[in-house]
Amino acid sequence: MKSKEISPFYQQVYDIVALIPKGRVTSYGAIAKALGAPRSARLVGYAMNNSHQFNPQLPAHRVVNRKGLLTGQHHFHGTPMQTLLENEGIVIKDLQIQNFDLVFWDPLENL
DNA sequence: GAGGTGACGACCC
DNA sequence: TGGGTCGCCACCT
Repeated sequence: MKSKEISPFYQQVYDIVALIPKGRVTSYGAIAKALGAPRSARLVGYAMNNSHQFNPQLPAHRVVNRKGLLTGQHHFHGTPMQTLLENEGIVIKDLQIQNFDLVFWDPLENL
């Protein structure tokens, strides 16, 4: 565990996630695509898994899968993603974001 | 050093 | 149109 450096890909993921505006969400695939790796959506999710050790404040709760489903909530320790998102004004029903197309935030648009 | 896994996504049937 | 399977690339054991 002496590797404290973050891969460029990871750094890009963290940067984009950190840019997600409040009350908006994005998908792993969208971030991956923004980085030029639309097929590496899993890597984005994996990056989030390690993000807590690099950027513990990272709003990973604003990142959901392409279906708007709050997957990986079990990885969260403490406040569930649903509560955090609802606190930002996002409506969620059974871990499913309502009006997902309305709250969806495209990183490519911000780039 | 090698294999298996994974916060997903797209393609195929 | 819907369900099932494979692929991606990096991290972890």
